[in-house]
Amino acid sequence: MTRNSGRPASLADVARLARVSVPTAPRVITRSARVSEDKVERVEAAIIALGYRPNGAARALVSGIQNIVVVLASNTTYYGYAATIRGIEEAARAAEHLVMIVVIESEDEAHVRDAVRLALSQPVAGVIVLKSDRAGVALPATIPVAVASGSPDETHAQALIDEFAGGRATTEYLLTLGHRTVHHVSVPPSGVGEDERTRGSRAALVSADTDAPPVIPASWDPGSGRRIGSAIARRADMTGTLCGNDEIAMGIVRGLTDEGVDVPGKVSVVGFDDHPLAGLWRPGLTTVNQDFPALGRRAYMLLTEVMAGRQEPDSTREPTRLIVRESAAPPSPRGRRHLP
Amino acid sequence: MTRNSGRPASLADVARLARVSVPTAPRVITRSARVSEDKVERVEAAIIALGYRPNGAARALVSGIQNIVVVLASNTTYYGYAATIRGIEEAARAAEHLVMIVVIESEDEAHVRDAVRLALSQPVAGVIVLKSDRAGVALPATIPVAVASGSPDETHAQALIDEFAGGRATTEYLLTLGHRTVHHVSVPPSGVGEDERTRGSRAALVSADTDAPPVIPASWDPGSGRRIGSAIARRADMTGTLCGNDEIAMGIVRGLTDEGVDVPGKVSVVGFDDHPLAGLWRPGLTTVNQDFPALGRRAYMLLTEVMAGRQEPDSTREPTRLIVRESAAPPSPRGRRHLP
DNA sequence: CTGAAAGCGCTAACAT
DNA sequence: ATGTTAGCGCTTTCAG
Repeated sequence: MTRNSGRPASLADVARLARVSVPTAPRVITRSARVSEDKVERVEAAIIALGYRPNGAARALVSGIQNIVVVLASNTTYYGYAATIRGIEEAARAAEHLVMIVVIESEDEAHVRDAVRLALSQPVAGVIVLKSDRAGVALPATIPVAVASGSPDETHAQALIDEFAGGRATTEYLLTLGHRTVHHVSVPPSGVGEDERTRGSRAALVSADTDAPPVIPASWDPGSGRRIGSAIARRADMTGTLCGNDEIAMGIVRGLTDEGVDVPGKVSVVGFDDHPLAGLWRPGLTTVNQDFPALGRRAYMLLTEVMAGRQEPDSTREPTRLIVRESAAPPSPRGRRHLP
Repeated sequence: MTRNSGRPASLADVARLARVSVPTAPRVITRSARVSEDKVERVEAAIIALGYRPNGAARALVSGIQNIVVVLASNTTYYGYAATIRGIEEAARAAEHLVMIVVIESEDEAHVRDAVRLALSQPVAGVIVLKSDRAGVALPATIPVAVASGSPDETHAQALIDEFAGGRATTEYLLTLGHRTVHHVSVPPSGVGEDERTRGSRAALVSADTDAPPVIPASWDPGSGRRIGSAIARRADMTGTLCGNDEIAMGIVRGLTDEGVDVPGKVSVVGFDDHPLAGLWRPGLTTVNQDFPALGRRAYMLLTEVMAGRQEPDSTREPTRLIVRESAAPPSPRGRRHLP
């Protein structure tokens, strides 16, 4: 019962206390071979007495099995990221893999490199990079990598959500409702250039032979949506708005409402993500449902394929679903100039 | 350039190819000692040629360093949990510790035990249990543990948010506004018995010599708040409502609004958490701000104290702050029976 | 500056 | 059924 020293108890300690040889102890633990009754009891007692727990590092070393999956993420509190990580964890746990989270918040290459190196000092089976394009840089070429979300990337296996289709479907929906064009308020792009949502939206506009207005950039903060909403309240030309995510959409609805502009009476707003609160919003937010946990599970599956040595860097696209609620409607026929 | 076999390249392989001894290779890698120019070059070339990366298991084994902090959580997607985990990760990373997430979703004791055992087979320095009281059961007594949130617990170091004070402050605020009493719609309690928010609320009612109405239980799903909101729309006695969290509060506002009951004109609703969307809600949600990242950082600090061998199971309480927005107001003088 | 040797904790193979 | 031996890949002495 007394903790003899700082060093945790090893199998050798257990064996000594139980008066058996070292290999006998694991035979008791894993029941991998028959051991006489009395020794089983002695070993079990010793394990409890010493608080023995197996040393995963030693095990991984001798067996060659590495069972940690590192998730490199830039932000873990936004709903989409948290839900994706949740999906990864679920799939990993089912396969007896463990999930280690490393948040890459710094732009500083050296910090990223340090964080990655620290993580890779563990028995790491593979890495899932969550959207952050910066993180990939610091990874050695030999470690199995899968990317979840982010901009398409030829060099790695990648689990994507078909955001292009989502952007197109929502834009087409707004056009079908009768809006002349669709304005896109985007969240910060993850890589260089435009994100897929924006591209999908523009593709729909081009197909409909409509002019594509310039993208309005928002930050990740929902409050930025509110400010944009207030600002656009007086622009008679903006009747149909597609937002980079639901939080921004909620902010825009709020900003418009602050200025007395009715949604969807005067302006239609469509979100992206199907946030858990989207249906509760007033008006219920028309948005694009994405199955983030499925994305996470898929990323893990791709990673297992890479670990197994499949050559092709595969890529998958989870489907999206337009969720029609109340925040989008046909444009007001009499124009929408309106004073509070 | 050719990968000779399935087995990844080891230091021995690198050393052989570079025609140096095994210990020289790591000297080059970590620059821990001076190595002659030509050998440095040969080793570096060999590392690249073989795609060598250090074996974390061996490293962890030989160095004996345990630098993983396991977070046991029941749900990682709710804002409060995600933000707390974020705080833990931040503090841990600053101390060169890694964070491993284990989600405990099963009620099944055996599953929990397996998941915990798997995690503890890694070089684990300590465990932070996030609110789930069930998880603690499976932990060996020898491993350092700190608890974040949850019901007060004498046996472990514990970082808490002063939810009691939050529950009391909001209730007092509603009473001050003139409400006869305050109804509490609670989220599922984490342990046995009532949570601190409920207790704080009741304490305020008792102090004010007011009768405490029975608690109305909600689930974690915001939709349950909406159903409750609809259901209570016709109850003339419920003018002041305190909710277990903001999502439920938003649901209740929505349910009341669905039935044509004005908030805060007819019913005041107060939330808990200061969710990022609380201020954007219509009406802006009066709520209790909690600093979840600070809670996480504090939990990590407590864990380091436990690891360092401090005896007293300490406990800390982060302060809360009443955030007054628009969802609570004095009760309507003419009663609030109202038909849509 | 460099190499030889030992050992971390565990398991697989081989003897008994 | 049980003990003995060897070795996983790495780092840490210790010699030279």
